[in-house]
Amino acid sequence: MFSHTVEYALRAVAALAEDWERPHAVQKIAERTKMPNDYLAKVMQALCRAGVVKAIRGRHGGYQLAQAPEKISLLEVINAVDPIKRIERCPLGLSGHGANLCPLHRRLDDAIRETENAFRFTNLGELLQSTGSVRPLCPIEQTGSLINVVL
Amino acid sequence: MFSHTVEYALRAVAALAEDWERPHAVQKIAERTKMPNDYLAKVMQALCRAGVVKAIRGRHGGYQLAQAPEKISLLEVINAVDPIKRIERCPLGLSGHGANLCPLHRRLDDAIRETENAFRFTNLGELLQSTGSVRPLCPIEQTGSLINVVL
DNA sequence: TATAAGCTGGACAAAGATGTCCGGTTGAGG
DNA sequence: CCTCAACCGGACATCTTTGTCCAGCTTATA
Repeated sequence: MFSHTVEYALRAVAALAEDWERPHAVQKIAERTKMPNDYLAKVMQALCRAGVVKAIRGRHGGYQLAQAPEKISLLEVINAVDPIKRIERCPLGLSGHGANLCPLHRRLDDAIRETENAFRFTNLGELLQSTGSVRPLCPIEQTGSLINVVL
Repeated sequence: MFSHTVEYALRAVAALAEDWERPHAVQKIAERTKMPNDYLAKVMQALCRAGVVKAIRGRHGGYQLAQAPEKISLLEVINAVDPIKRIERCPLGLSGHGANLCPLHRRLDDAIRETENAFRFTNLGELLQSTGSVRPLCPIEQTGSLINVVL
């Protein structure tokens, strides 16, 4: 239901959220989130243009959240890379009945609105707090012990 | 958020629902729903294979709903052409924590589940009843008078 | 039995999403 | 001032989705 790009963007900001006051290189984020390095670079550029993250260029640079995790909603992240489009008017190109959608599209738009709200009212901070010890990200087993990996 | 194909499938079955006890030719459906004829043909084949509609071949043939509109949920239609996929396990390929999604994917899956339910509990019959005189479909102005067009 | 209406399904074209490559620019640190 | 790490962004390859075309099969009807 969500594009691959959205998934990537959310994983990336979740990774940044854990330690958001300093920049993280694309390559590091890509390793931790297991996604293609060069594609992530494009996604990060989109997030940057949208103001969700900021880029620090030059040596020791990278990307970092533009604001505290609590101030960034999942919807902002999603809309930065692949905007959720509400159904504003009849897709059949009918003029005349502006906000008056037919029953079918009324229901489709209701579903979209609910999804929008689910993400509008969830921020990155909440992902971090959830379940305390489990962390915002998936625990992954490695060399015998559990470490945190964005997921 | 939904693919074009899903839109088409829903428009088509909405059109069929209005007069569901006889077959309608693909060309007629395409005209009423304003979508590409040949692409609709593929979509109808998918709906047919999934058992949502049945095909009547030969002259005066066409497609017709396999059951009464009240017995067909929007979710069945959607899943016939472009299945909604829940997030069953960690997309990072981690073994170990089966149903235990990380906070991020937990929320994504929650949203998907809610969308699924919204469509699981809406059937084609409800589209027909809605608002009585407005009809299940969009009214469209044509040659001065209002006629019904699927939408 | 001939014809026309209509579904079937394969092949293919066009467009968009995803993924890769690489030379250029920026800025920290020696 | 030089070098290196890291972002920038264009070009391009690949895959999926969407859309088009067409020859063949099925059936009602004359």
